[in-house]
Amino acid sequence: MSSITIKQLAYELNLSAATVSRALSDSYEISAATKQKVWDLAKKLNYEPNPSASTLRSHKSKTLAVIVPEIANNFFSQAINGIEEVSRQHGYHVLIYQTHDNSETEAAFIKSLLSGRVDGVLISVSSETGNSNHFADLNKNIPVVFFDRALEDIDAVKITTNDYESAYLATEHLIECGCNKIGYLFALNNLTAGKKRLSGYKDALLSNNIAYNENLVVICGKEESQNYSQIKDLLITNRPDGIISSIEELVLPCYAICRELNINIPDDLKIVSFSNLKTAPFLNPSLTTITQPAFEIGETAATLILKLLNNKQVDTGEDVVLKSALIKRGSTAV
Amino acid sequence: MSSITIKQLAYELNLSAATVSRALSDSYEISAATKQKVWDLAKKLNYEPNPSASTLRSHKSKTLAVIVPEIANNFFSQAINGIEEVSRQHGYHVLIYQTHDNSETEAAFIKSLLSGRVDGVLISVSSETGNSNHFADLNKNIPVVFFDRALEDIDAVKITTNDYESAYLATEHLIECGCNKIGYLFALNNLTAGKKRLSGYKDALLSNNIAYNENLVVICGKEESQNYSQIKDLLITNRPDGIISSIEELVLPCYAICRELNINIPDDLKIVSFSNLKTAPFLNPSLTTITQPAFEIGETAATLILKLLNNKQVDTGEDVVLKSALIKRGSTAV
DNA sequence: CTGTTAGCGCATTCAC
DNA sequence: GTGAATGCGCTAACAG
Repeated sequence: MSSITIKQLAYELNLSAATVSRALSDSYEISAATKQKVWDLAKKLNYEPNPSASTLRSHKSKTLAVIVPEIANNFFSQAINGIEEVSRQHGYHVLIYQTHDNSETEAAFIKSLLSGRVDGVLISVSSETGNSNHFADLNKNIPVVFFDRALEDIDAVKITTNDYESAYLATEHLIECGCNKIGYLFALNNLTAGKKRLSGYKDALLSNNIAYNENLVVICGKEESQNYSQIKDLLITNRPDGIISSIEELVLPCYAICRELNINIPDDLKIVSFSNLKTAPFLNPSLTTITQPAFEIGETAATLILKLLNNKQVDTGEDVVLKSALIKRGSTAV
Repeated sequence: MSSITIKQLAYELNLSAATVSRALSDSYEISAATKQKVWDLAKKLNYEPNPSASTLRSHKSKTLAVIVPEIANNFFSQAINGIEEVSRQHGYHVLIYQTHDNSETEAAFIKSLLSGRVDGVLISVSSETGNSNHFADLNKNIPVVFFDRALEDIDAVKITTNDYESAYLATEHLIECGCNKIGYLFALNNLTAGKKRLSGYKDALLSNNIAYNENLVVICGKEESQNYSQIKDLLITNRPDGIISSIEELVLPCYAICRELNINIPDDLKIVSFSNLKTAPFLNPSLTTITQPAFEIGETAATLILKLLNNKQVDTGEDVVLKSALIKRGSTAV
């Protein structure tokens, strides 16, 4: 430890601990001269306040918790980047927790955060079905901001993207490219985002006089092998000429299966995916992506929770919706 | 807050706070019956110990800090994944800090961690040149483990990969593919990892009777635009038939420049890159990657620091070296 | 402007 | 086995 305390500073300067404390927090009641003396000595001795003591006394930890399904994910890591950025600018520390889409783990994290460890929580919820009781306790006790993956029935601040429009746009893009048998890889099926994306797909089909065919929709979950065989089934049985992947993780099996089945991308099959892999279109011009503004979502979420922490004057009624972008390059580019 | 304290539990049970505290920590001096009563009530009331109070008293925060240049980076996000995993299993919390390769930011973080906020630090250092005095203070006060990006002159536990051999292997792979004019994109030039990678490249050339040509080595830094123009220069002036990229970030500009200059990959130019973008070879079979075991590095780093925290019996003399893998697919595959 | 006093919640003496 | 007392380092109320 740095081990040097306020008391020691006070002793060295013949002041009381209270005065030193006030000087360090730049209180108006302290003379400029005293402040300067305190600051000088603090700097000289490399004084660092003990955060536990400070938190215990002040009930402010200057720490935020971020709960995400997965850190090693292009969207979430970019979002965390934005969160860390804003937090640091405001002197906040950031704790990271990943649920691996397990709602029990999620509940356990939340329970452990009910102890004053953090001032607020930023969360993108697990897509596993499961009751969401654990959010109720949390939301009552400390400010919470949901980003990207939220639950429908939670009354809290939410930051999302235009999922419906994005999927609609993606589908229309494929139709414009000449596809009329478009498969849909349906993930996040019990989250708002997942449902909205599917709706966008459906509506785009209908608007373009293409019948919605349930057989072209594959419900994907956590089981990679199951996803693989289901997608393979789709490709073999229905031979779609286009595919929309509602999450990035499903693109890789798609490519692998196509190679296996000797399906040529994009000649035989065009793919559009929700994805934050920024290099994708460069590495493979045949892939069109819908890219969420992940960094900005993180920034916005952090900014919002800091506001909640400071003046509690945030309109929680309206959700914040940021816009995703359809990024086309190479052969399917406009 | 949960707001329920040891004192309240004690009051409800007609016990003293001390007894409750001991029961909660499963002390041997407490009778089984009492322990059970305490545990039951604690669970019933959703008691969560106040971490600040506990830390203040015990000098153990059960928290680790992770300092990385960038979170939104395939290697680091996967490493953090491993760190979080192990930490959670042992009841530790994980704080995240990113330096953006700025050593001043790095120094500031380290300084702020000297206050008992964390029990240990896991760090991958900034590649910016700068004095490393700030590490000395840190290392003296709390356990530190360096992973992947370490400084040469620091005496601490380090976890790295076989950078030299990897670059050697990568270079030989290109030679086997028929390249004899291999460019090298030199990043991390003042870190051990960067230097070793370059050495591997050089030695592989020499072993294969290819003269080392300084003009084929581009020193890359933080400035993307500068990297871009330098790499473009290399491609125009020297027309290499192979390129080794010592970090993933430089692959994207490579591809962009090649498109611009109408250079065909991999016919005219074969690229091998250090990269943890696992989907890369699938998205683009022409790219061969050297992939570090990022998750395992994280796991190892966390495991090691937890050992340091518990018994301090870790051999700091020898560094831990994990093996990277050369992943070839598609056209340049074996 | 500055000092005195008190207490945040917990864990650890020392008693009994 | 259990309780009483103490203090970790800091901040806030209350004096002066």
